[in-house]
Amino acid sequence: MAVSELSIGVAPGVPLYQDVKRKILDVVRRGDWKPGDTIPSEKRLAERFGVSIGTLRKAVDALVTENLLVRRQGRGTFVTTHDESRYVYSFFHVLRHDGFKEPPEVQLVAFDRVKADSYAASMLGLDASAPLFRVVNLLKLGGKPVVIDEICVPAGLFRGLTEKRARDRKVTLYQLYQADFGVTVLRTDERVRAVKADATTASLLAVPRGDPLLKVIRRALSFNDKPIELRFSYISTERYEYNSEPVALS
Amino acid sequence: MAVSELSIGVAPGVPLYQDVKRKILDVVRRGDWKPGDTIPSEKRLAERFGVSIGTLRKAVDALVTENLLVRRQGRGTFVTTHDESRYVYSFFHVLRHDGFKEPPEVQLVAFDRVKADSYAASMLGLDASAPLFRVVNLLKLGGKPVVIDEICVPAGLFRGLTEKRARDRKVTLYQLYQADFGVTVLRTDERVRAVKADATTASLLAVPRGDPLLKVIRRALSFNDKPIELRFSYISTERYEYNSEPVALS
DNA sequence: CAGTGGTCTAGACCACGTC
DNA sequence: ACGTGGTCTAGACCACTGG
Repeated sequence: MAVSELSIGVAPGVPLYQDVKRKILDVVRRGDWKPGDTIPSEKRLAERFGVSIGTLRKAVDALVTENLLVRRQGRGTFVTTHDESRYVYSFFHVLRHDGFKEPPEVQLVAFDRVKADSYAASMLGLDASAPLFRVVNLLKLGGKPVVIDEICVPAGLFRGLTEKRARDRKVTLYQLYQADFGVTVLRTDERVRAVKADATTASLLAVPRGDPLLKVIRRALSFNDKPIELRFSYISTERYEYNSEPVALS
Repeated sequence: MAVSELSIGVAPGVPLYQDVKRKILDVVRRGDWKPGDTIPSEKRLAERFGVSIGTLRKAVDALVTENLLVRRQGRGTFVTTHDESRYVYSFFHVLRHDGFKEPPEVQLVAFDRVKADSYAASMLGLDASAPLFRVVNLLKLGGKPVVIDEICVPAGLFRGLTEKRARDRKVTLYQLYQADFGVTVLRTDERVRAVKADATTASLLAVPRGDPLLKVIRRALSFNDKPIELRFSYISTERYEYNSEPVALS
């Protein structure tokens, strides 16, 4: 390594554990530890970074709360992967009115390559008219259409994505992002509006044109809050609803 | 005190710091430390509960992440109050399309005493037809009506709440709950649907009848996730939108 | 059984706020 | 100057997992 990982030359005023946290993050980003990997034990890491176990644990604690690492007692600490069942639908917020979350049945409706409009470019942090892949999915719940997803991702990040791969995947899109393109979704932000169903959306969802739908605008973010996806979801809330995560005083 | 707070007789398998956390919680719930109070220093608390400072800190850490306590370096640790400016609108999720949060101008539209229907009773954990206070507010943003709030609270928890007090308050409703009734809102859960504006809502919001509105169903929770409020918000999203909190992989 | 993370101790020293 | 929370150490022992 070019620069020592030992804690010589840390900026003054920065807590050691934050510096250690950043160094662990660097290793993950560099790809030395990949999603699903076990990372070295806390004892080894403490030696490697030249800090006490308590400090090393504090750094790992922070990464665990940010969902970059997962601890399993007796086994080790792992880099988060989307393949674990508990994560697979953690970003899917459409539930039955009784609160039950059904797994959606996904149908690809459209796939194309488009140029970013100014809104998409600013939301994704790209130059205007940057190339995007655009995927439109229809999600059925309980056998009936409930959600239309319009998904835009930078073509540069997902070189080689094709209609066939988007259609034939056996996993969620975010699992595909991670497994095939090394892109990990860590966070999303979402904003919700109520809109009237336009003609095409209404026909896909089998509701009258003009019916009220939720429009959810989602950005999916990776390391350093880098935006990697912009998604518009149109949701019929006749039998389902959008569940906001519990909010605590903050 | 009837039972010693020292850690004799802790259930086996329960970490000490969780026991300490529960004991601190008990003191707050008992009202010995009220919202806004400084609690004793970490050194004193460690002595009082017979644990090391590290363990005491871990208990306080947990209560801080649950927003029951607030630490301020050099000053002390405080019981959370809703009066701090950073908390005042933390449960208000209606923002301008550009992401700016304006403080709402609130007008009381109706105040009455009603019996809980079966839905409200189950959401609030009450018996059917338990007495409720019902408050209807109109919220203006940028001078124009944007939100109708219909708020239901158990009459038993808010004895003495009157139309005048609901109208004349100089603070948010949650500050009123805490200051006048000792009820602290710690968390909310929210579910969102899209609905057509009915006649009365449409006229209050000055939108055409049948226009799409967000309907947000919120429960406000206190200690032990006890429900203390059920609220229906009808939101016109022409110029504003509902902002879901950022969601992380979980 | 060995190795992992989880808990806990008993200090030390630092950074910050208040007086 | 003093008291507060914030960081950090260098261990010990416990609980869980896997071979």
